[in-house]
Amino acid sequence: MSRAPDKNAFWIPLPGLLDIASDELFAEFRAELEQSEFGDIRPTHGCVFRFVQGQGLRLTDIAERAKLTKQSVGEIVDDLVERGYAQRIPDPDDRRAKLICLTERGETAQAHGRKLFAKVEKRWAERYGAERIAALRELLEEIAAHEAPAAVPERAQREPAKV
Amino acid sequence: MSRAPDKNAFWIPLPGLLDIASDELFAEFRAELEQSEFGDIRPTHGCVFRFVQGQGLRLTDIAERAKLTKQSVGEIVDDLVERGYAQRIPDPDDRRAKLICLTERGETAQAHGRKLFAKVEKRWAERYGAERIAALRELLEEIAAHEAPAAVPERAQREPAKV
DNA sequence: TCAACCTTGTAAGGCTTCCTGACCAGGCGA
DNA sequence: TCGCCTGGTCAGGAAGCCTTACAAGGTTGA
Repeated sequence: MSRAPDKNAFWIPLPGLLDIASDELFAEFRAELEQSEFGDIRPTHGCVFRFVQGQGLRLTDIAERAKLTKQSVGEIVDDLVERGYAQRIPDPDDRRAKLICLTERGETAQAHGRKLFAKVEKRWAERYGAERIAALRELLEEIAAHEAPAAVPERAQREPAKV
Repeated sequence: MSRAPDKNAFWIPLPGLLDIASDELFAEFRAELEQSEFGDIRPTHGCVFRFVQGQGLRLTDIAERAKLTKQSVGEIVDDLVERGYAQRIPDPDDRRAKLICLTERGETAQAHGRKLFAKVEKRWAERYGAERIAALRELLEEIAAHEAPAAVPERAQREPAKV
């Protein structure tokens, strides 16, 4: 079909645009994180900080939500334990399992990270318009809830998986 | 500050939301691509299909736009040449350089890919609202032009880099 | 109650993608 | 023409993730 000129020769696919925005935003986050006292936390570690909270979570659950294998998450957790951010405690309900939870330092880092993400988002709100960024977030949250419910624990977690 | 309850305990950082959308969209694209006759094209190859066009582009230029090293792009191009999608022709203006350009098969694949991306985007427009997706694209294009101009060749390419 | 089966987590090894460092050949200014 | 810059390649390595295999603990049903 369309043998039109070069009109859309430089059209960028939507996933590409999303990646550019994500990378840039994440780079701003990293730049600040790296010169904080938590500079040894790498991007990979994110899956733990993102999902673990309170009582802790099983390796299997983190893996499922992060869409990674148990082995991969296992390595990441090893690393975080070595660095003093996380710990494995035996699951009282199942002697095979261990609950991955954050140490105090880990919780401090998690809180710091969230604050940093909020800060960067606010900066973009000032740069591109608060309403547009708010609309962006709203749309993306809807998309996430629809397309990757496992990664959006709000409701999945409240229901004990019993019908 | 905010020692509020668990209100935003499951708040997802903006880069994370962008990644979820990107991954999902890209997965839909891949699913269709893989069962086409171009199923052997891998995500990594994208940097070539995305930037190469017409006369061809130097390795160095692709690398700069894709934010990769020359070595990495070199490997990717090797792979595409082996598979018959790309070729290296000597640059008439500089005997050190080679122009990376697409073969006929490569151009067909590129066109097919673009069509697929457009199709997936249209599907999302139907799913989430045409206006919202259009606004999303508009905002992201503005962000890309602002944050990663090298990856948005529209104007960069028209100017012969002479001031 | 116990055999068969499922689940949780670990160990070992491999692949892909990207990087750094070292280098050669060609271009270019003094 | 010498010294330096640039385009591209070669070799080796790190990070992040995967597959296969397995041990230990739970669960189910005859």
